[in-house]
Order: sequence, then structure tokens, then C-alpha cells
Amino acid sequence: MATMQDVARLARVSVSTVSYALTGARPISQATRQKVLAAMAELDYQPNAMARGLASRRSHIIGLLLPVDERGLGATETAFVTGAAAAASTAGYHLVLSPVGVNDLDELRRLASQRMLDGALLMEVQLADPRVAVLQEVGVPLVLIGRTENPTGLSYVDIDFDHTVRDAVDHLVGLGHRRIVYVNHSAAALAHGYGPALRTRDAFTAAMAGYGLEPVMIPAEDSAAGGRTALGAAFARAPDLTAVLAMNESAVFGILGALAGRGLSVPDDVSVVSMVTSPQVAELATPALTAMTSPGSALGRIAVEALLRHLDTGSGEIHQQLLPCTLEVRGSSGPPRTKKAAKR
Amino acid sequence: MATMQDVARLARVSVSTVSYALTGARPISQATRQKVLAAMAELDYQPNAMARGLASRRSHIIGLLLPVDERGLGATETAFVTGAAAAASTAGYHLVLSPVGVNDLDELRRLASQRMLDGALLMEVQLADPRVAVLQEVGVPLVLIGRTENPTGLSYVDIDFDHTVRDAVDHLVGLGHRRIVYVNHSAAALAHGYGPALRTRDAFTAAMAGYGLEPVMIPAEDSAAGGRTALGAAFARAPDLTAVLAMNESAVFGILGALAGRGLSVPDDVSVVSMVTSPQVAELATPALTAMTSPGSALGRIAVEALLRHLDTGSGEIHQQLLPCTLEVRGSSGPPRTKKAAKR
DNA sequence: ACGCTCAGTCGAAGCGCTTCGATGAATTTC
DNA sequence: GAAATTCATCGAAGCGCTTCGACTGAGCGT
Repeated sequence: MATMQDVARLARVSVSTVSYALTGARPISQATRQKVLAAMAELDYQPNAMARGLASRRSHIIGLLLPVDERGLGATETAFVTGAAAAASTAGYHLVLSPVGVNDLDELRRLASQRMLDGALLMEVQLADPRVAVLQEVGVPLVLIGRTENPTGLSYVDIDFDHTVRDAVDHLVGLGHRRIVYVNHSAAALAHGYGPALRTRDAFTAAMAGYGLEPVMIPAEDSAAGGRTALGAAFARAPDLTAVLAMNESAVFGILGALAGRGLSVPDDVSVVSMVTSPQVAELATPALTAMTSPGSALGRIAVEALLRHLDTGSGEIHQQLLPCTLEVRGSSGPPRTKKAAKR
Repeated sequence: MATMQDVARLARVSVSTVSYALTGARPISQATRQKVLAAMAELDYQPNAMARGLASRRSHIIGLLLPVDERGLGATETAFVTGAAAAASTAGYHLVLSPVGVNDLDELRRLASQRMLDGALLMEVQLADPRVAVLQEVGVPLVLIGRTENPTGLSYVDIDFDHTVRDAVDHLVGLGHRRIVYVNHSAAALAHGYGPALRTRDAFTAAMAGYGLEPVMIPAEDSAAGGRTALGAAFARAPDLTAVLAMNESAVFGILGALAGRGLSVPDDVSVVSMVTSPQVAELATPALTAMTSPGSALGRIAVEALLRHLDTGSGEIHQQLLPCTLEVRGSSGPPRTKKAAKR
């Protein structure tokens, strides 16, 4: 393992010159830069990350803190990770994912206070997320993916749920649907303050109100069984429903199954639109799901860029940005079957 | 940020004593240890990971190298990650996931040769995996999750595909099925040397041979559409099939959809068993899938423990271990419908 | 020809920790 | 009771890098 000493000796310059050539912290003449680079290449030199980190107080690592529950990473989260990793790599940073549970605060504090992270990206942010306080306490710059209840003074990127719900409702209403049921996450998730569930709930209410329609909303457990149950509840509340808008990637499969079980055809009898759903998952269903595709990769890139800007400038500048999901029409949505006697 | 100096001063001992108290590298009397610990607590001292890493040449980080493709992490992989992270944390190591593509060898080499990783776990190992050579070259100890073509001299943990396939076939044959079609990953994956696909293929052939049955195998793209196509091919090859064994989590949904489309009932007309499938995914289907559940979390733990043993002892001891998936019977498998004229 | 600036380079002092050899006190051994 | 161990602790030398102040000539105006 060659060290900077070796490079300096071979290039017949001082160590500091090698360092400057490497980092560009001070001007170096073309001639010596070439000598240094040649020496590095010849020795197959790689800087020692620890030494560099110790001396410069910068690890060049940014942590992506993602609570891994049993459900795993969906394609949406994966796209996010990929986008973030690419952006970090471009800027000469490493992105490391740290699977720390939301309640694993001690592990988080350890990680953060050991000066191993230059900054952090927080995924799956809850409305009252204890991790935020921990990180701020130890002074690690962070960017949220999602939002806390009151994100004043915090940088974040998030999905524009308002916009997304409105687009979904527009699509359905545009097709002629009037009786639309919103299947959300579980009641527990809502009570627990799960942001996306709450925000889309309000957005749905508003969007329906805009059309003078009644917003029927049903919570559902995150499972196929939850979806089946929810569909039953939906028909109980609104027997004349013609469309389901689902904010629950797991339940939507149960909904589809239950619909088939009742002998109802999708999309002829009931249209189904799934929120924040990746193309990969949407294609799993039969018929493929019309869905609001989340801007995962873009979110990741933007989050990293915001964080790096913060690190490099040292300014307290905060970055807050919302991106909507885009509608992708597939086979699960269409005009409602015209009721024989329905003159409307 | 308190340093070790501060602790030493407060405890009225030398820095080295503090270090020994912390790491246990040399014996320390109870009395001084207490003084030191008290001082640490008072100052809220946290060792600087970079400094420690530089001095000791150990980063206490182990990397979990996982190629993230667009599909994301399934529940199986997630369980693995969780198990690994827990084991690492227990041993005072951090587990960081690095999303480096299989072909992203330069990024991998950078990461590895910067002495930032004490060791690595390689996920999604291919039969001829270029990453192995890179890591060996730079001297990073590693444990494979999966196996290369010739894993001699390499530590690995993997699923016991032989055993798993045999159990699945036993289950189906035990129910009375004789005509079983195996739906594998794509032809491209097979040609590309994707281990699980190849190993289960051979295992299926062997298991069926053991019962004197003909092994019908169909490749399928990893998508619902691929599954639908494969089912068509399956009926073309074996019109009398009564069971499908699927080694393709994505295609199995298409198979289910196509079966329903043909008016065939699961499991009455056709039984479906899915290989290496997590409970979460199995429950998404209607009916819930009988599946071979992978020992994800145990694999993760074992892999980390093997790696740490390697690091701590410095011995070249290699660890090779296979774990089978366990059969979980759900709604998608049952005895075949007795054909009216079928005497046997 | 005068001081001035400035680009380009060097040497040395750390960054916060581990680790090795040395030291002295306490204990054992014959 | 002197020599030989053992135990607990200390001081100092790094680990491989960054960064700061200082130094050197060359180019500038006047």
C-alpha cells in the first residue's frame, strides 16, 4: 500500500505538494501536477480514507439512514437510493446506507457522534421523528426525505402529495367517475402520525371537495388481507363505487383479489389507481395498475446535492422542495360502466 | 467534542491508560478503570472513529456490497440485512450497505483500497463474479452470500437449493401431483450463469428423477408478463400439468393471473408453490402462496459472524455453510383434482 | 533599480488515537 | 532477603494525511 510519502519521493516533491495536487487546495503548476499524477499512477496510489478523514475532519461519507422493517425496500426506495448514490459518487463522496431502526437511537447517536458521517439523509421521516433531534444535537447536517410536522429550519425533499392526489382524482373524474373511494394506510399509521397517510388524506378531501364530491375514505392494513377487508368496508359505505384510489401498495393486491372474487372486472366495473407505486410493482398486477409513479431517483439526487451544498458552503442555507408523482395510465383504470338506468 | 486527552486529564491518568481501559488491550486495575469510565461519562466522550481507524488500521466497518438494480430489495434480502446488521452491532462493528453495481468495479476498488472496510459481505454473487477478484486483490476479507462457480478457498453462506427444491417437490408429490412444471428465471439469467437458477434447475431434475417423473422446465422473464407467457408455454409442453413450482417471485404473479384468466382455480385445478419467497410477498397473492421461506436473517448473522471470526483471529479459516428454505403451506397448494378417467 | 505582489513550493505541526518499550511497585521464589 | 516475576501504568513514537506559515523567484509598476 503506497503512501503519500512514497508518491512524494518518487515525484521528487514534498508531501504537501502531493496533497495540493490531489485536492486542489492550493495552486500547483502544470508540470509538477503531471509528475505527481504520474507517480501516483505508477505506484497505484490510493489515499487512506482514515488518515484523510482525521486530518481534514471530513469523512467524505454521507449516511443514508433507512429504517429497515420487515417489508424491505420497495422499488421506489431503491430508485431513491440509486439516485442518491450516483449523485454522491459524482461529487467524490461515498453513500453508505445504515439500517438503523427508528428507535435505535443509541446506535444512531454512536454512529453520528463518532464523526464518521459528514452528513445524513433521513428516510421514512415521521411527523415527530426522534432521530432528527439526535442528529441535530451531535451536529450532523441532514436532509430529510419526507417532512416532520414542523420542518421549519430543516432541509427536506418530499413528494408533493397534494399535487399527486389531485392528479389522480382528476384522472378518475376525467374518466367519468363520481364515486371514488380512497384506501389509505392503516388507522394505526394515521394515528401514529405517518405523514404521507395524513397528507394524502387531506389532499383527497380537498380534491374531492373541488368537484363537489363526497370523499369516502377507508383505512387498510398494509397487507393483501387488509385490502380485502377494506374493499368490503368500501362497498358497505359506498355500494355504488366505481373507482378505488389506493395509497397502500400492499393492500392494493388484496383489493384486486377481492374484486375478482366478487366477479367484478377491472377496469370495467371498478377502476383502480395506486398511489406512489413503481412501474415494477404496477406490472405485477393483472391488469397492470394505473399508478402515480414516484420521482424516486430525482429525489435522491436532489437530496444529496442539497446536502453537499450545505457541507461545502457551510452556509445554513436550507433547501425545501416537493416533487409530484407522475400519472402512468395502465390497464386498471377506464371509464365507468354506464349504468343502464343512470341518466345522472 | 471531548477527546481522549480530556478524559485522561480529568481522570488523572495518561492517554494510553484511557485507551487500554477502552479497548482492553492491556490489563487495567478496577480502580483506574472506574475513574476513566466516570470521566468518559462526565465528558460524554465518544472516540473519534477516524483517529482510531488510522492508528489501529481497523475501521470497524464491514461493508455489505449489494448491487441495487431497479427491482429493489425484497423482504428476503431485507431480512438478511437486518440479521447481519444486528450481528455486527453486537460485536461493535458497523454494517454499512454500499450500493455498488456488479459492474461498478472502479467504485468498488476505490472503496476497498481506501482501507475503509475491514471486511465485506458480497450479495447477489454470480457464478463468475468479478467483484471477488477485485476484493481479493486489494486484500479485503470477504464472505460471499451465494457461491461462485468454484468457491474453493472462499467463505460463503448460501441457501441449500438442493434441499429446498427436494422439499418442495416432496410436498407436491406427497399431495399427489405427478405432472409438475418448474418455472425458473429467464433464459438470459441461466445463460449468464445466475447460480440459484442453475442450481435449482439441476436440483429439480434430480428430485423429479428420484420419483421417476419427467422434469418439465420453463424459463420466464422476471415480470408478470413473463409469468403469463411461461404459463402458456407450460400448458403447451404439458397440457395435463397439475402443479407449478416457481423460482421467480415476479413471474409467479403473472402465472396466478393467467391461471385465473383461463378459468382455472388455485389450488383445485393447479397448485402453485413459490421458491425463496418471503411471507410478506406470499401473502400478497390471492390465494396466499405456499412457499419456501428463505432463512434470510440467519444467513446474515452467520455471514457476519464468520467474517468477524476471520478478522479477529486473522486465521485463513474458511467457512462454508448452506441453509435450506423452509416450507410454509398456505392456500395455493393442495391435492390435484382427481381426473374422472384417471385410474392411477 | 526599488520594493511589491503573487504563484508555486516546502517544512513542520498537528488531527485523536493505538501500541510498544520502559519503569517502578508489588509479589513471588528459593 | 536478593533475584526474578508479574502487574499496572506512563511516555513517546507513530498511523497517513491536511493545512498553515514561511520562503523563493519571477513579473509588475514606477
